[in-house]
Amino acid sequence: ENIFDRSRMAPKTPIKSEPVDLSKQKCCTPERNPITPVKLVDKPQSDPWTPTANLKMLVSAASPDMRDREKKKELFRPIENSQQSDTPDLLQYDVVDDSTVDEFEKQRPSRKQKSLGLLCQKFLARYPSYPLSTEKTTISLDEVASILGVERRRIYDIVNVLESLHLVSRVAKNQYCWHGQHNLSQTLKTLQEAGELQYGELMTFFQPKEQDLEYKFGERKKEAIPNSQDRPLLDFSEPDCTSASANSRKDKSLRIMSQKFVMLFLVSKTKIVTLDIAAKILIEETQDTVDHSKFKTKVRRLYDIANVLTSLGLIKKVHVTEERGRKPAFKWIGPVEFPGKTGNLDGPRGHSPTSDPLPGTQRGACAPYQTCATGKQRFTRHASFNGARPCEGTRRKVSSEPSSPHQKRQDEYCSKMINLAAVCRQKIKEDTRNKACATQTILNSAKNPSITSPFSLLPLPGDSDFCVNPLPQAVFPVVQTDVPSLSLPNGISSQAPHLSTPAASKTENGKPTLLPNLPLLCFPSSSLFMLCGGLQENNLKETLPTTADMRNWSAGQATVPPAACQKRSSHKCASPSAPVDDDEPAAKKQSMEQSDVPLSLVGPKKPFESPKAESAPGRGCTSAEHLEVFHLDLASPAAPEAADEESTKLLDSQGQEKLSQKKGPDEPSPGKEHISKENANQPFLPQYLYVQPTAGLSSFNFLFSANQAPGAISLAASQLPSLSVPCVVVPSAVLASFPLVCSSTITSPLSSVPDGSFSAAASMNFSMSGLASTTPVFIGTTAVVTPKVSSTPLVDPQQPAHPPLHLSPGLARSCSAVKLDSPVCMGHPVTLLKMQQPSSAPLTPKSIRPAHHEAFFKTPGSLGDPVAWKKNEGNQTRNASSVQRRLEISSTSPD
DNA sequence: CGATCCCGCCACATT
DNA sequence: AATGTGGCGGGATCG
Repeated sequence: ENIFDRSRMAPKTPIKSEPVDLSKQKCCTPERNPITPVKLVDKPQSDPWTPTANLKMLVSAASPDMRDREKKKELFRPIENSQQSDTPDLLQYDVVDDSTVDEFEKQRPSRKQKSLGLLCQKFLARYPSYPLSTEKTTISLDEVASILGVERRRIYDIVNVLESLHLVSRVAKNQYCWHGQHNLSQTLKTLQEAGELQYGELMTFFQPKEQDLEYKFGERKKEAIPNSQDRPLLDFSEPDCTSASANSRKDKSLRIMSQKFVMLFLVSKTKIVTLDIAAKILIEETQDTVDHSKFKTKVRRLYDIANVLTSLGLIKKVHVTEERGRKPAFKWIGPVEFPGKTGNLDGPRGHSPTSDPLPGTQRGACAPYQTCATGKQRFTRHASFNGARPCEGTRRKVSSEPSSPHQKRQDEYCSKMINLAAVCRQKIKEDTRNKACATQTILNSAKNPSITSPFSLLPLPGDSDFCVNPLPQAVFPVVQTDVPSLSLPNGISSQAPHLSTPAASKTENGKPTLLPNLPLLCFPSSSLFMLCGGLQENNLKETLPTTADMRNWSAGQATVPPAACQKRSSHKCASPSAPVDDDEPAAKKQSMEQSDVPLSLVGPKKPFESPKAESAPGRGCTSAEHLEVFHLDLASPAAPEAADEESTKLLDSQGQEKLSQKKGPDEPSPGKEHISKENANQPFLPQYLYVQPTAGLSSFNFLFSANQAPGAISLAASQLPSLSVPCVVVPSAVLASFPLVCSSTITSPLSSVPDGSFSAAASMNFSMSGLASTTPVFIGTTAVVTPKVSSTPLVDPQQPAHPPLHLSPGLARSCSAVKLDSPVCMGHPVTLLKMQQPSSAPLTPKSIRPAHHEAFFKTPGSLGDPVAWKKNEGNQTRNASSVQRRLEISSTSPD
C-alpha cells in the first residue's frame, strides 16, 4: 500500500496511460489522479498507480542505475491489450513479475522507458543480428507493435531507420522482412561512397583536421556541405528509384535522412557529427524562414534516428564543445571499414564482415534477402512493392527513364541544390549573425579567416571569396591559388600538371607558393561551384550503379563541401587516420573531453569570439550563397545556351543576384527565396554572386545537356534519377582551390567509369571527367585570387588518411593560405567555355589541354590521383598531380 | 533552461 | 472510403 500511496503521490503525470493496457488496468486509479488529468478518463488511469509503477518509482528513487536497468528490461510485454493483464491489477504484480521482472515498467511514467531507443532495443532483441540466410523473418508491424506495447507509429520510426540501413526491407503492407546485419557492411560501404560523393569533399576537408582541430573549432565539420541530394543515395537503396515511389516523395524522408546522417558519419573523419550540423545539412529547404522551426523539426527527427542508431550500436552520444558551448553530437562507433575494403567492420557489434565485397555482389547476395532484387535489375522493385528495395540499390535508374521522372529528378536536383544552398546559407547566416558581417569582414579580412566557418568551409577561401566578392564581377577569377593542394579530392585539380603548389604548407609539392602560376581558375572561393559532368551514368552505373547515382548526386553536391573541408584541413589535419576504433575506447572517456571539445562542428557559429574567425563565417556564407545560386542555375538548366549567356552576363555584371533571381524564376521559389532571404537576411551573402559559377554551371549544364543530349544526358537522360546533372557544387572555397571547375559530362563512360567505380573516383570523375570529357566547358574565370598563401601550415595534413583529405589539406591550405589579401585579380571575365563536343576533344576551353583532360578522366588509373584518391585508395593522392592539374586548368582557364 | 523526444494529429499513399 | 504510412511539431521530461 505504501507503495501505492507513494506512487500516487508521485505522480507525476499520470502518464498517459499506456496505451495498451495499463489503462485498463487500473482502474484503480484513484480518481484522484490528479495530476495530470490527462485523459484520465479514457485511458485513464494511469497506471501510475499501478503497482508496478510504484515499484518503479521506488526503484528509480533508489537509483538511477536501477532505473536504467529497469528500463532496459522493460521489455515488457505488452499486453496485448490490456485487458488481460489487467484485470488484475494486483495481479499484475504477479503477472508482471512473471513476465518480466520489471514490469512495472511501463507504468511508470518515465519517459525513458518509453523511449524510442529502448523500444528499438526491444525490437532488435527479437531478431538475430545475423540470421541464417535461409530464414527469412518477416515482421508484422501490428504484431510487433502490440507485442512491444506501442503504437504502430513508433514502429515505423524504427523500421524506417532500419530500412535505410537495409536491416529490414518492406515486403508488403505491414510486413517487413528482417535481414539482419549481414549486409550492413555493404550498406555502409555504399553509404560511405555515396557520402563521399555528396559530402565527402566537404567532410574530408573538414574532417581531416577535424580531429584535432575539430575539437577546437568545433565546428562543423563535415558536412558542410550538405547537399542535398540525398536522395539518391538513399535511393539507391531505396525504392524510390523508380517510379515507385519515387515519387512518393516525401516519404522516405526519414529513411533518407537516416542514410544521410549515417553518411555524414562515414565521411567524417572524426566520426563525430553534431546534431545541428547534421540538421543543417539535411534540411532541405532552404528557406530561412522556416528555418528555425524547420531546424527544430529536423533535429527532432535526428534524435529519432540517433536513438535507433544508438540501439544498433552504431553511434553514441557525445558532446562537443564549441565556443559557444557544448553541443550535442554523436560519434560513430560502428564499423569503419567495409567489406570491400576490409572486413572489419565490426564495430561494436561486430558486424560481420561483409560478405560481399561489393555491391554488385551484394546484390546478389541480396537475393537471399528478399527484396533485393537483383542487383541489376533495377528495379523492379517497385513493381512489387513499395518497399522492396533492392538491396542497395543500386541502381537506380538505369537507363533511361521516362522523361518525366527525370524531370522530377531534376527538380529534385534543383531543390536539393537549393537546399544545400540554403543550408549553407543558413549556416552562414548563423555564423554571420554571430559574426555578423562576416561578409564584410570577410572581405576585409578576407584575410584572416581564421576561422572558419562552419561549413564553410571555406575558410580561407572565404577570404578569398571575399576577395572575390569584392570583385563582384569577376566571375571566376582565376586563381592561382595555392590551393592546389587541394586537389581535390575530386580530382579535379589534380591533374593539372603544373601546379603550383600552393603555398601550402604541406609539402606536397613543395612549391609553396602559391600561386604562382597557375592560373587556375578559381572560383572565388566563396562561390560554389558546380561541376557538371556529363553523366554517363550508364556506364558508371553499370559499374557502379549505385555509385553512379551517387555521383550524380555527388556531382551536384559534392564538391562544394570540399572547400569547407579544406578549411578544416587547414586547421589542422591532424588526425590522419581515423581514429576510429581506437578512439572509441579511450575516446569514450576522453570523449567527454574531446567530444566536448572538439568535434567540430560548427564552430562557426559561434565565432563571435574571434573576430577573425568571423571572417570565416562569412566565407561560408558566401559560399553558401553561391551554392544556392548555382543550384538554381542548375536547376534550371533550361536553356543551356541561355544559361550561358546569362551566366556570362552575370559574370559581367556579376549579378549574382541576378542569377539568383533569374533562377528564381526558373526555379521555383527556392532559389528566389534564398536569395531574397539572403539578401535580406544576410546581406553579404547575396552579394557575392557567384554567379559566375553559376554561370559556369549553367553553361555546363547546358553543355551537357546539349551535348549529351542525345541521349542521355541531360536531364532526362539520365536515368539517374537523381539528377543527372552532374554538377558539383563547390563551395567557393573549394573553388578557390581548384582552379576550375568543370563539369562535364562524362561522357566517356569508360574512362570515367573505371575511375568512377569508386565512389571517390566517381566524384572525381565527375568533375574531372566531366570536364574532360565532354564538357569541356570550363569555367574559368580569371583568376583572381591570388592568395597569398600563407603558408601556414596549418593544416597539414598529413596524411590524409583518405585521399580526400588530401584535398582538404590542400584546400585548407589554400584556404588558409589564401586569404587573399590581395586578391589578385579579380575579375576576370569569366570564361566559360563550353564545349560541346562530344567529340573527343574535350574541350577545354582553351587551355585545357585535352590531353590532360583526358587524363583526368581516366585518371584513375593513370592518374590515380583524382580518382583514386578517394576510394580506391585512399591515399593516393598525389598532390602534385592534382595540383598540376589544377594548374593546368587554371592555366587553361586563363585562356 | 536547453536538450530530448514522446505522442498523436493529420496528410498523403495505398488498398 | 478505409487503412497504411509517416511528416511534423506541441509540449512534457530530463538533466
